[in-house]
Amino acid sequence: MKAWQEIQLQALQTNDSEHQLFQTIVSLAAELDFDYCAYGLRLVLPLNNPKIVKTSNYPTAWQAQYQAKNYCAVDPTIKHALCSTLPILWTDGLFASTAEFWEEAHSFGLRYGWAQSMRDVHSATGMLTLARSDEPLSETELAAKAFKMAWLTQNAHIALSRRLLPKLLPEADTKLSNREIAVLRWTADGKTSGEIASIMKITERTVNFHINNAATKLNAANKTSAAVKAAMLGFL
Amino acid sequence: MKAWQEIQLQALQTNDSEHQLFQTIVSLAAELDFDYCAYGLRLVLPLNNPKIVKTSNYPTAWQAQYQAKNYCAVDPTIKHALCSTLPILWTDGLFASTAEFWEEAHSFGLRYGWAQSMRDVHSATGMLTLARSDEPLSETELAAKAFKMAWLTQNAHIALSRRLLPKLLPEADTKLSNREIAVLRWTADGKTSGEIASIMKITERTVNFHINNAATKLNAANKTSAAVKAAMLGFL
DNA sequence: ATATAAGCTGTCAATATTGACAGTTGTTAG
DNA sequence: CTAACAACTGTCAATATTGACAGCTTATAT
Repeated sequence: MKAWQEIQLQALQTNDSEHQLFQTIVSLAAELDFDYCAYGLRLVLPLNNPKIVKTSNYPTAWQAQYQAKNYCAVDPTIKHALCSTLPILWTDGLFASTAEFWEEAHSFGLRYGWAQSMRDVHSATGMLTLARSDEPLSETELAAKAFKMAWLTQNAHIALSRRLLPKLLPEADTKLSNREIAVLRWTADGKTSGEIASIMKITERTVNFHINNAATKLNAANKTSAAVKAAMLGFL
Repeated sequence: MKAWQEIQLQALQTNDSEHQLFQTIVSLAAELDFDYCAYGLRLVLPLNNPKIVKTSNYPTAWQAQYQAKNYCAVDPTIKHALCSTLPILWTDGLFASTAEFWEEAHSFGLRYGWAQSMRDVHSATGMLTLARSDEPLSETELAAKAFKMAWLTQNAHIALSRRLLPKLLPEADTKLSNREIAVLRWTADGKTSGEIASIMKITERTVNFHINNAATKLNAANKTSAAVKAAMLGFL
């Protein structure tokens, strides 16, 4: 079990690629008796059509099928992950309204599984799924493995999102100046430029100047988008 | 160790008060050999001056001191919690620039400790701190207890924030209509009312109508604030 | 010394927003 | 049947925003 105690350092301090890191996660999953393992990352932005990336050791044919049929939009575990960070067990009830999806998954050997998600300071959501073909998953087993699941979800997300985020969401690397942050904070709280000018004892012109600079840096079309992006990415 | 496997059900399904729940957490902390235990919840809104509530079994005098001197604004563990969900260990280095704070904590018996935070779908941040007076905290001990810490942080936050959030942030209970959500999403992505009208094939007047209704529900002064609130609270 | 960045300010015209007036239609739950 | 609600539309005036012009000061890093 040494690996469990070392992965955190490894995951965060080494220069391992996403692929290498994911292999480490796969082997930790195997130690928990799960052959299959999947990590999904969903960014928040843009709010219409947010980006999702997936990595798994599922059968290639199933990965292709999932992608082709856009099962992301249907998958009840993803729905759950987006509104709760509690672990969710694959049960017939959960998949009741998505029978086709559930049967196809079965046909690829994905039968018993569970998933847990977390959200980070950039509002990105990471979901880790552990699954297998043969052995049913009892409540007892879940309870016994819940600690490691919580930990693995966290660390998998931290390690993988660190590597994926800069590529997928360049705005996350933006540096805002102190003034830009202050002005955007008040903006996000619903103040007009004029009100912010009074509060900060500067000209309205200057307020708009800072907002505009921030919006440019954040690749935002206007101040509403700039405020939302800055808030969601944790800059405020 | 039965308690560990049962707290999740208990925390989520019972009608226990915050106080009772916190006592459960205290006893789980004790099983991990920590006498002291603190849970802090920080809401995001308003972005200027966000609300923070704390619960702990720290000496009453220290709690009062912490509050009186507004140590929230200084505490390096809070700073860390707001930008990372990794556990953080109380070290002299961490408190190097806040010597007075650190020494006072010592004088109340708070010497060895660590903390971990998480963020939920409402963008609220929860931080759990475990501490004690006597026994130093080795890296080995941390590594061995990291799983339970991750789990406890999650469950403490889920259970306590469920009870605290409605009181502290009434907007979190708002129900937005489908149209309001759609319009706010496009707004948050930086579209003007006119553009949204084209996209959704409705009048600009109707777009503004929906935005205005959503802003009223969300207690927002204007559409920027409405978009930020809705996005941060996970409605979009 | 000099470049770079942050911070600050001015004006003007074109657009966008908000607020307050007043309505219609269709669906759903009691 | 009726109340409640979501969705939709109209006009008009007062405010707010954005974009494009141009320029100053101060601090920090090379």
